[in-house]
Amino acid sequence: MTGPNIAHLARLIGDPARALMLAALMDGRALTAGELAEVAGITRQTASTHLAQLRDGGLLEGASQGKHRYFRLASAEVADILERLMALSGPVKHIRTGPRNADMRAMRVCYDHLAGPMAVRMAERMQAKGWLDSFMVPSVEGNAALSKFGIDLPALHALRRPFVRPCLDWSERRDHIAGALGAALLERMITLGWMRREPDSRIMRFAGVGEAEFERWLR
Amino acid sequence: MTGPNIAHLARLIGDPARALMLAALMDGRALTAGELAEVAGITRQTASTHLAQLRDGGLLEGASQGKHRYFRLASAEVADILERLMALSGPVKHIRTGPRNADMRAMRVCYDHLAGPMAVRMAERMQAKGWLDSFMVPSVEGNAALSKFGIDLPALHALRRPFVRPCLDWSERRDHIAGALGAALLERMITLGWMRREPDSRIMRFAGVGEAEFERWLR
DNA sequence: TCGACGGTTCGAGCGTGATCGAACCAACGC
DNA sequence: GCGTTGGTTCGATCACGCTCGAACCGTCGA
Repeated sequence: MTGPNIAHLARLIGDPARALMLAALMDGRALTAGELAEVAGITRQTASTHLAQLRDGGLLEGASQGKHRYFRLASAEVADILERLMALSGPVKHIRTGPRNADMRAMRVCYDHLAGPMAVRMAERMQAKGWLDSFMVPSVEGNAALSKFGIDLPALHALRRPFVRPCLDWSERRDHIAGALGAALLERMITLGWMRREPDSRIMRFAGVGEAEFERWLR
Repeated sequence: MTGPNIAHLARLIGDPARALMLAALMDGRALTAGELAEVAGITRQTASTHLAQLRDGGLLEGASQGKHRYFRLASAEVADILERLMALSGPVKHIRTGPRNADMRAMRVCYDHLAGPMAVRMAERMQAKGWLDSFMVPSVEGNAALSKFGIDLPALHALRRPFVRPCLDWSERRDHIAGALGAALLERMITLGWMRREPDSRIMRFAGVGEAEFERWLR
């Protein structure tokens, strides 16, 4: 009668725990179910039911990746509504998230590896040079290049974690490099002084001639 | 922490009864508590608590007028959010409310008298000409003009309803003419063929030279 | 094959809040 | 003054759904 059941949608947002999860996803990143449980301050099992509801309600999209289950906002429209609700409920506290978010999308840490347009570009270039295959696994040529870059490949293989893994970049909808290799690449670039991490943030920034070196390395 | 309590606001919209009331107010009109109870399909006492919550939550504005209590959306931002929620929950059913709403705001029937910009303009002009005082009560001059216009003033005074009453026009935030006189004025203008009522709607439209005559009468 | 870890499903407990009957209050007409 | 009508407040009922413990399932590394 009233057409769409606007109430059902609003009810989903109306629960404090769910609202916290949605707010945590507002920047477009994808988070795991466990991380979302933590930000909401509830147990994993409770979070699981909430996430299922949000997904069935069309507010979230979920995707399994290995052992993890990633969730992100289903569309820009959802983020838009959440933003307007925030604006309406809070008396004009823009919280200066504008510039920070732009930087966040540009280049950021995803747990322990690089994410964002630059990370996607790095993966694509390394594939184009024949260093990595479509699953990010290095070729013989790639192994040589990585060793020369300063990556201790045998040490990475000895770790109990996956050596390398493609990771869907949510802001770019393309894979970037994760796993032990992804972490090692990031660590190496920081060690080389190419980039540094913004304090208390996931934002990564090029430092000095870092960007030029980075581009030259992948030319 | 998350800043504003977006959950609280969404929870208010999330109740079916409240959502029905909000949807009924989407066109910017103001409705009485009783009418809203009816559209929501609940008793008056339940509606009263809901309306109080919506008002405390900043979604509605309420104003007492005589025996009645009118409610309307607190701001355009609220209507905007509701509209987006509808769009998101319902699979693109725009329901062509666009043009109709514009016409609705322009000139409409408010129960039995005229509302909208034209109604406000009429009231202001009649006050400026000295026909009505600030309470819409006619002066001697006004009585003469109204009689000449075809209003049977003695008959109106004989009715058991209030002769005349200012009524806040929600789309204009100014008073227009209500009560027996307001109803008689509308009826007279329809009889004269100046305007007609859109079928199954509150929308009023000028017909033929009606608008010109209307303007000339109030010049 | 095993253990570890992330996530989901099941079950029960439990509090919040929607609801209505009844009483109460205010405004209006007579 | 009284009766009528529109709204609100109070109280009690009752169910929806949020929550977590426990068990279960799938993936991963050894």
